[in-house]
Amino acid sequence: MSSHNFKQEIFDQFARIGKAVSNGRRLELLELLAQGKHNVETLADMCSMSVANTSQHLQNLRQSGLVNASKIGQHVFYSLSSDRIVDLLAVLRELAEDNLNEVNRLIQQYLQVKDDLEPLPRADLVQRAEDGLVTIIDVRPGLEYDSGHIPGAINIPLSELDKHLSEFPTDQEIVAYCRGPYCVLAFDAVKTLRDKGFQARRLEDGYPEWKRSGLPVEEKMPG
Amino acid sequence: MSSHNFKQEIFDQFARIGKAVSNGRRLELLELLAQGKHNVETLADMCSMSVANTSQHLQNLRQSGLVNASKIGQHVFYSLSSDRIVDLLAVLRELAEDNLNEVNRLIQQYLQVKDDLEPLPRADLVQRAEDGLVTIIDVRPGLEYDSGHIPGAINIPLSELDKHLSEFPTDQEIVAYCRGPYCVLAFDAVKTLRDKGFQARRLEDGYPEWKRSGLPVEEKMPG
DNA sequence: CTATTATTAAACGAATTCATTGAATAACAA
DNA sequence: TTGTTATTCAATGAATTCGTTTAATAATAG
Repeated sequence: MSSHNFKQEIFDQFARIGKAVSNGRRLELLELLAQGKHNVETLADMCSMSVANTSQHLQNLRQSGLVNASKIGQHVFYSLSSDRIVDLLAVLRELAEDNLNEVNRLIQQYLQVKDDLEPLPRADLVQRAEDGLVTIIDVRPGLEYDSGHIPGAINIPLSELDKHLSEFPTDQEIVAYCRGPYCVLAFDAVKTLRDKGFQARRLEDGYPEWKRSGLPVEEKMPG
Repeated sequence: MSSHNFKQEIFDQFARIGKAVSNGRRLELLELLAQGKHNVETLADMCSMSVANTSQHLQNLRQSGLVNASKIGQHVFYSLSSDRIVDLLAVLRELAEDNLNEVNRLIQQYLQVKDDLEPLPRADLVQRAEDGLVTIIDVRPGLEYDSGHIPGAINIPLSELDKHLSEFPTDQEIVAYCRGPYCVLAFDAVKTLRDKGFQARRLEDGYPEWKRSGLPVEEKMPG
């Protein structure tokens, strides 16, 4: 094999990882899997895709080695094969934010609130939590909370938020987080809380990024 | 715009960055641009591609915002738009190494030497350089060396290596580096040097990773 | 055993990607 | 002006990707 061929072939291999993340639906799946294991039908529901199509994308991700599959009973549970994938998603996000005007247009348009809703950096949340100054709420679905969350956070899925308003302190800031910086759950939660007169802010990004940055987490035993 | 549409559209935008790095030829171009500015024809030569094809890929990268173009005289010089792209390439590389057997097969096959040629970690090189224990050679083409290199490294393009053998110390280790961990220039240099009886090793990766890690570099003034 | 559920496979057409070819453009030189 | 060089554009066809539809498989329940 010539050096020329080697170079081409090795870059073609790297490109296989690129191909895996070259499709928006697959990126959605990866973000969901970053919250924890999920089976095919659940993933299909959450992405509003047909089961067959979801399965096809998952096969694709599996062949790139980005996800693992394990059969438990009748279900096939998929999971990320490596924490590094959270880094990959983060870099893609940052580069898209920096380089694609379209991204900022979308954010402005859908999340108009962005300006007066400056998100809270991770490090700041750690400090305030230590000082006992905040209530942290995890607004993801219960199953995702169960498979891992920020210590001290209470789980209130967005759909349940209305029922729990009376439990929140009015003299303390409430910090909401969800799946990631562009997941709309926390945005919506903060909006609801603010409309009701609470002091609410959004964490700068979601649980996977928190965990990935080495900060402490509460997880149920693996298995 | 519904939250559902927002989610899909934002992930489609992130996927544009993925698409940009979903092709081996474009990854080659990005690695070359990580060494410094280059014009279209040079890039075409270095990748063994037609000029038109190279230009097309560069347009593609430009539309994803990963590279910038600036016309100087008759030439259009392309450059990386952000240092983060070096991180992106590194993550792709790591994930490919970890997850694709094919990558390791290729390495074994082409770079059989891998085992008895354990590469030198960056931190170790810093230490040994401080202690004056090593000679560092940069085996990239002169232009790439000129636009930035490791302090104290001397530039000996691979093609010139034979002419300079007499200049090397026989009592000191020689460390060679080039464009990146899979660039074959340093591999070949180390092989040549070892065959001639020198103590030679390869740096774990190349100049872009060195610079990106925050270690000191010697660069000519920007422009 | 048959029915049901969860997932994958196979086949299809529309859309996109990719390298090639040849022509267009733009800047400069003779 | 004409010619030359560097780059981009436009058109082509082969290959690949993507979502849909329909069928197959495999595990469990009745």
